[in-house]
Amino acid sequence: MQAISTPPPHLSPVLADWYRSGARDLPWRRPEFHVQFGAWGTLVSEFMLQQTPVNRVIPHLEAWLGRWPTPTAMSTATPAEVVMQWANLGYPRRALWLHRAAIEISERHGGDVPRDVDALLALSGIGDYTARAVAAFAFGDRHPVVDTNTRRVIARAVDGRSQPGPAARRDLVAMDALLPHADDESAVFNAAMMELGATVCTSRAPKCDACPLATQCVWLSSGRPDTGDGRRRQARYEGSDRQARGAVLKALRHSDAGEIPLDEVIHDWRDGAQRDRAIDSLIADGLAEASEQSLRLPH
DNA sequence: TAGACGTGGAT
DNA sequence: TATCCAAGTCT
Repeated sequence: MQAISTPPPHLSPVLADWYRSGARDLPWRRPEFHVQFGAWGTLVSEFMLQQTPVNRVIPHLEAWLGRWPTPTAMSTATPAEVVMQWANLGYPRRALWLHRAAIEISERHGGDVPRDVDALLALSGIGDYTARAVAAFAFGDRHPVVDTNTRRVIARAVDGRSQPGPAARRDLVAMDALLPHADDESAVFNAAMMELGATVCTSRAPKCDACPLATQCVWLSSGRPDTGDGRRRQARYEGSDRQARGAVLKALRHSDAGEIPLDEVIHDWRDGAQRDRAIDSLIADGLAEASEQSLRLPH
């Protein structure tokens, strides 16, 4: 009689040792950080880290938490203030979502970041990754935290593929099967998988020589084949609507009065229709608003 | 589920 | 110079 599923590889012990011996010293991994900001600090850091490199996040995180050290403090800010503070971090809708989440936390949870994953998932801008990252890293609970790094490590070490496929719910199940049973060990395992993917098992030019999983990695032992499951190509940015939106928002952030006459908003943009489209979509997204004959950040 | 959504550093 | 890529979420 064959087992229903193959037993999971025991990656945890070697990975935990590797993580404890050489993980990067990042602000949100320091005990003082949790003492000072609690789960709110973790939540803000995870928002900023969505699709944005660690090195760009760090200075912004410190400035943000210095200004708004609690959800309730941030809930009193205006959208214009949070979009301004978000500066050039990218994906400015995250600033709006984070602001909204702060308000929701104040209203629904008495100003305390909830511990329950479903309650976290119900907050604006929080999805499968961020909800479980907060529950695991801020509260120490056992949940599969799946990001692009985790998925890549599993794709290679376990499945023998060069790149992960498109993100899917099944990734949560796969990660859960690898997770140690104890809460504290599972939190370290989650962090270690992410750290490995970010620093060793990178998308391009992985450093297999330095990998703690080298002897167990299915992909490496099979000769690092290109299994062809390439990612979707990212849409061209140059000349895109996204670029136009970015230019409009940058102009608003840099305008002294926080306001620009409508006919002067990136007036030298090559494609007038695209400029108008950008302005309209920013207004629709709540990232800008028209008042009189001018455009400004949302009040 | 595929596409939209910023920005800047690395290759 | 062009493309890739980064601790995702929403529609």
